[in-house]
Amino acid sequence: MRMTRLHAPTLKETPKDAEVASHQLLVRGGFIRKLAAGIYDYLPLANRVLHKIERIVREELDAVGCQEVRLPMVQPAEIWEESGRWGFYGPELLRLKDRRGGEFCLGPTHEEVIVDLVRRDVRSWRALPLNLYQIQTKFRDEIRPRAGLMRGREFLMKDAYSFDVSEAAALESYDQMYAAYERIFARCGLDFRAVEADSGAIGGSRSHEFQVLAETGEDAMVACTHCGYAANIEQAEVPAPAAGEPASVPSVETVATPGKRSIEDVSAFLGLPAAKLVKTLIVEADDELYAVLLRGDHELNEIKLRKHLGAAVVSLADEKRVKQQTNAPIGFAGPVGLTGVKAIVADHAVAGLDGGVTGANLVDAHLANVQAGRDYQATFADLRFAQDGDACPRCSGELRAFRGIEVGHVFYLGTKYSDAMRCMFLDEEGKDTAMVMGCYGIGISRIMAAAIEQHHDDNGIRWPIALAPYTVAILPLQMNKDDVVQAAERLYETLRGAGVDVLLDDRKERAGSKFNDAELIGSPIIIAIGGRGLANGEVEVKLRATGEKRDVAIDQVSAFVAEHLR
RNA sequence: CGGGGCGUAGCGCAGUCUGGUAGCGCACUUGCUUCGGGAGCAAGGGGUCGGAGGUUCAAAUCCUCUCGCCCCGACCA
Repeated sequence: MRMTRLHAPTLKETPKDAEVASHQLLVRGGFIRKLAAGIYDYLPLANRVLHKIERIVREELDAVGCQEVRLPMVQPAEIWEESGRWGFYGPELLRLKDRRGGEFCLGPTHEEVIVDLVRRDVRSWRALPLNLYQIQTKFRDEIRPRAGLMRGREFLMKDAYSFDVSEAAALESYDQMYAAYERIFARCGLDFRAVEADSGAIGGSRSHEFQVLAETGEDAMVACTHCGYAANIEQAEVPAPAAGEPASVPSVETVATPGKRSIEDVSAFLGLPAAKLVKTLIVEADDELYAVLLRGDHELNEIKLRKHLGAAVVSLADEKRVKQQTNAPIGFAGPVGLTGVKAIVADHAVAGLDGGVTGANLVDAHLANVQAGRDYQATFADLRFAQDGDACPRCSGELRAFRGIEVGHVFYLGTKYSDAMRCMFLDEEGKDTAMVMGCYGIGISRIMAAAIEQHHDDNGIRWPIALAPYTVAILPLQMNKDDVVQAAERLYETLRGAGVDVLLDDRKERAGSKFNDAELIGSPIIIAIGGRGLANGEVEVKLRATGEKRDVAIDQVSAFVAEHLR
């Protein structure tokens, strides 16, 4: 491609509405433009990157027997009502009406459509397993789109769905997809971790996320330093600490804590570390009130609490309700003598506290030397978020905290959708049986952003070779010198003939502009041709990834490029 | 949805407090010079100041309403 023909409007200045590196560089490099919040145009460079990602995905999925389909983006409400998600999905589902008033939505995901497709035509165990996928634009009306392509409302996604005869067979499909995903992300040049995850709104029981490690990532996770355990922080288990010898704790004592409501305030006021305090949260779970006890330095994981209580929704009770029901003012609530709650549940770590400080259920007072079991009764469970330094739930190692960008997610769904939508087959005994499903997503457009988050410097993008829109950029440095122009043209034709994705910067720009744009756009190999080097029969080859420069004889360049791209 | 901020040329901004000629840098067009890390000189083109209503002799500027966008919190590929 010639730069004079390429529609890649580069910018010198960083657009003010872009904050993260990938967003800034994609806009500056002329890869994307914004149409509306969370909705972007992909320009030719971005489109090339997306095609390269898609190609890797297709090759790996086809290799494990998946088949590509293309499903409608506009979906009728009926199938969503069948699965029960029309009511459940909420405002993130963009709903529309056709001219007759019929209700539709823009597909945020395609479980309903694919189940409807499969149940029509698949009747026999002989047709299974079946794994269908598509690469398509999805729309989710996110509350707050942000960070460019990292969280858009419209985005490109690969979604796959597996159908099997049994749970065992479905788990095999799951493992096969898991392995394919590892190959895909590795080929994309990404540094990633697969972590255990909560299965969230899509439903199901077994689930892994593929997280690209990046400080700007929205997700927090922990991984063991010793074994392979890694999990999203929402999911990460915290083992109960081994019970020690019960210490003898002096009896409860009331201490005055005027105006000290928060853990920080009380901790500073009493000169005690937060780990010696107990925080008491009054939580509303399906209209019942519970007191939830956590160590002062720990955070409540609402997902764990919800599962523990078997509740559909949990939220912090509002101030009025807390006062009314428990007589405990906000900030001074405690478990001792607490009334008006259905039960007291405590995180394991609270049991290990030999005498903690809790609220006294009185204004401006706390209790010291409070002992679970002696001074109040509670049930114990794993209720908090894991933290850096926690013990590994699988081995004797320790957990480290990471941040990441979720680029893929695999779910074991079981028969959630096939039951709800009657997706059945006849097994070998002629018995009508629900298919066992899995579903598997990859954020194609998000990979493009994640790759940049991981591979960039102050000058621009450093594309992994597999994703680069053009792997080689040729820069004739003086357009007024015929020998320079001709050498560049010859090299351009040679590399093109060899099937290399090559960009020739034939603009009448000065050397500085060409170098800067080439580095911004991020071609892995930048070849500078100037009169100075040409006099010795050499050109300068610069590797974008490392910044390494070397002079290469002009008749060796082609071989050098081929070698490097291999 | 709650909190904070911003809408003036393609991009980045000044002007708004204190009403009176719409301005700067980059980009763009033309000419000459320059040519290995974002050149110089000269001449140009480009604006319903987000939108609507109001106050006023006069509104980018004051008032009311509205739309859009960004950032921080609960959702997800």
